[in-house]
Amino acid sequence: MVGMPYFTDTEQLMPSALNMKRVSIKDIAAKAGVVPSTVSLVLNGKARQMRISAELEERVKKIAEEEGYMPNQTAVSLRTGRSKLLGLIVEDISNVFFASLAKIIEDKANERGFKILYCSTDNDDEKGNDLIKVLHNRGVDGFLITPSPGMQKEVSRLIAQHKPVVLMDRYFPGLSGAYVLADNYSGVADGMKHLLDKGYRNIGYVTNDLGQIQMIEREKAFTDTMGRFLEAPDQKILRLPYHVPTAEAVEMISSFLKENTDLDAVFFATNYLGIFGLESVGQLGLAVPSDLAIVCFDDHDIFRLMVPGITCVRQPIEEIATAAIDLLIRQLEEDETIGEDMHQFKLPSLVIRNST
Amino acid sequence: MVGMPYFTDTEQLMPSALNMKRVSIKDIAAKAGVVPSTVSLVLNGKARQMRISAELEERVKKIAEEEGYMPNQTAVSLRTGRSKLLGLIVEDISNVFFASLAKIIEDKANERGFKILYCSTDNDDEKGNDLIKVLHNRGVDGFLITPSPGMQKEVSRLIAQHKPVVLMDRYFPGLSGAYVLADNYSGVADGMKHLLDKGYRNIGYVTNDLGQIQMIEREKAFTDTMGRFLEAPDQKILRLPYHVPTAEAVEMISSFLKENTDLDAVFFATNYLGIFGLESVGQLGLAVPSDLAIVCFDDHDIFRLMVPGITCVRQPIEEIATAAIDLLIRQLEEDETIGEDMHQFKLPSLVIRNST
DNA sequence: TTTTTCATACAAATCGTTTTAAAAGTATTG
DNA sequence: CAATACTTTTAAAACGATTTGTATGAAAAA
Repeated sequence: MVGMPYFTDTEQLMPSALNMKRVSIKDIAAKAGVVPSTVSLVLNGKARQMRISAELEERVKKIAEEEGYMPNQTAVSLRTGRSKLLGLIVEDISNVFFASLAKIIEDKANERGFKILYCSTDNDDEKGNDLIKVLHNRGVDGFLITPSPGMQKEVSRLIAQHKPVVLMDRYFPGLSGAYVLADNYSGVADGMKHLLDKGYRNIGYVTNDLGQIQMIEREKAFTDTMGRFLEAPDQKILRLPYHVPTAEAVEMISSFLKENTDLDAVFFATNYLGIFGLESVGQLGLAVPSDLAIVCFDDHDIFRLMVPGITCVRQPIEEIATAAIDLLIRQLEEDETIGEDMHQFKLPSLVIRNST
Repeated sequence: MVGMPYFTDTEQLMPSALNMKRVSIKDIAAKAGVVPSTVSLVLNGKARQMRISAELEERVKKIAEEEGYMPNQTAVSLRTGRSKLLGLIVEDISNVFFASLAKIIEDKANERGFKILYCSTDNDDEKGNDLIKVLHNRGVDGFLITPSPGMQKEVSRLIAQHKPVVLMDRYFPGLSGAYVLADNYSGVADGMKHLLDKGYRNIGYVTNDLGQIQMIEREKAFTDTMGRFLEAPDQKILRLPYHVPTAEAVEMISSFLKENTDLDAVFFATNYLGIFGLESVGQLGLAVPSDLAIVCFDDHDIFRLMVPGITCVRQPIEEIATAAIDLLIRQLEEDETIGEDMHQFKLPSLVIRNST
């Protein structure tokens, strides 16, 4: 400590809680009368291997315990190149779907000693790409991403650099990386079959204009089903702009419904669209399901509690999150048996309520 | 580079994207023909101050730009002791209230160059305390916390160590630290006054059993209002255990309502309790508001979309989040004028719908 | 007794930065 | 012309850990 008189003698004798420095490996080493590297070896379980005496091992462990020593994770990261940090990039953390994903992922990650850095892209490609760079630069060990279309290049760069990545909810068809998502096609197909079974024939479809793969697959299931089961399907599709205020979106849905009075059912492609739709239906004073039947992709508390309850296609959120984090951690641990599980589609379930 | 033949010559000439190392300050220095410290000074805007020639400054900046250099944040953190990381500890990230807080906080933090490490306590004191330690150990620059009661000691330790901390949604009355939350008392008082104005007299109250300060203040507003305006108030209060499955909670509310058939209104102390309540009311087939009026603390999409809409006391989430992050960043920047703003109560607003 | 071998712990390099002190060269002054 | 003062850049230490190679002494083998 020569040349570093941070404390006066008195202060050193009575270190107040206020200026107490965090205890480092040097402090432990000093207290144990050994050198820091010895402490490191002991605390990392390499005492046996390095033939450190059992007596010393015990002493060091005891002191570390007493002093409440925790290795400075920043220093560990710098030295080892592993941060025990995972980057979670979602569309919008305040959306229930993503927030639920985030919760499950957090729990599973914590079990394995990982912490989560989260970010929302708001479906902005540039923001998403920036986030990848920033998180990468912060040394996250791996990524969980619900990418927007313009993120393909950055994502593939990560994969090329062998950074562990798992995509969720969307994927890039051309890309070899891992992904986990609901089987959107079969989900919508199930919902559509249910509507047709119930006798609905003039079915409208409300989606957004983002052109994301999962939305395209849902829409394809809609048009395919209509085409297969109806002779001359008159497909009414509304594609709402993504960045539009709630009130305006509701207005657009109302116009759509008023222009297509022959519709007897509407399929909403996401839960937030469904919620807009409910608001619109309420304003127009339409009775559900007698005037108009409703099915929605994604469940929501609202759909369960509404009277009538809203029939929906529920994504297996827990399954998706669990599979995604497992896949990511297996990549981190360089599990070679991962190949066949790289691409997972989880089956959604149809929840039939009184809106159909 | 003598003694470090990481690449063969051929590889060096053709660095594939696969094994390309991240570009470090050394690389920039080598390319510019200077020493790393010079690069650091230039890139940190200290060129002028250190009298580095304008010519060299330009050259270094250009090369850094071309090479897409970003300082390794882990190394920066270790060296400077500042991580540009904020720890966000909430009760449950999958709850809309906290997820909304998280989104706003994320946005504001990003504007200032901070990233967020989030964690959920699930109202488990031990977990919460662990999280504080772990995040502290990871070098977060400051904390935003919705603490559970058992976290007081750890929180006060942070404050004693002059770690910037802002509590949200709850606080510890004895503690000097900063906090921002809704004015729970006046929120419930407003809601109660509204019920009394509408003529309801037999009002029940449903809360949880956590004993958190915000819940206590809400309950106190209920009992005070009842006491002040009614002569012999017969206060019916149900305190639901926190860790109880949904179905069971709904069942308990139903029992409560069946045991107190004289109730003409119920006040729910949080949105998730309100949602349980709606489910119970639905099961019992009670008409709202003719059989039973409902007011809920915290708004929710459901309350707006339900028929009838549910009257609620809406917390100013955006205001709370904005104030909290501002307060935190002011602490980080050692703003001395912070004293008077340390404790902020934001006024909730009464949203009157058709359930009353 | 001298040389090997083992057991044990230490020393030093390293990760990628920042920051302070020092050095080298040029210009100015007395 | 020597001393002083600037300019400009470099060198080295530090942050807190991990990891590899080395040093030391004692016991075993020659």
